[in-house]
Amino acid sequence: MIGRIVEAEAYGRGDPGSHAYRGPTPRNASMFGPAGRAYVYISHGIHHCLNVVCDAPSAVLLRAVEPLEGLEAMALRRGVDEPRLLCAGPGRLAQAMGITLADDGVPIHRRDRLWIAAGEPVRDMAVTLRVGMSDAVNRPWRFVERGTRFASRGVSGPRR
DNA sequence: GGTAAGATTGTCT
DNA sequence: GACAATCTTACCG
Repeated sequence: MIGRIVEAEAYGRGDPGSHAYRGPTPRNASMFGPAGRAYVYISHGIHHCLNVVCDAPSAVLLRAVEPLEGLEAMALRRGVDEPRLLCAGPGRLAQAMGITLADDGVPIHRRDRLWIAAGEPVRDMAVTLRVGMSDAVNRPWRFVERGTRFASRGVSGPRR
């Protein structure tokens, strides 16, 4: 399964919105590990979310991907046909790609499991407020490719 | 030891 | 637009 990242969100050090804000726990341990690894957590006990660990303790949440290859496998896991709905959102993305807690802490350069590579730079990026948290901690750290049809709609839709 | 809230999604109104 | 599903962590007693 291959996809192009079209939406991401940043969580930094001293960030009240970050899971790492209140210190290490068994669940967020990966965020305090070496950079370039995956941090996978379960949201609301149902959905998996995939992050890439940067300079600890910080990470980037992958919110949406434009599916390129393996559409059938994704549709099978998701139980949805609409290509647009396959990876448009953190939980959806993880489900489509088959990401589980087993992938927590896995380096993102392992082509046999997780592989995130630099591709063509996305020139037209929109920067917006983050999604899914109280307004008090919102920061303009969400990045969406302008014009993509594959981003999550967010709370009030991506800005232009 | 008990309760409230959360980096979400799908379904119903 | 509102709410349930479901489980882990945070916080209070």
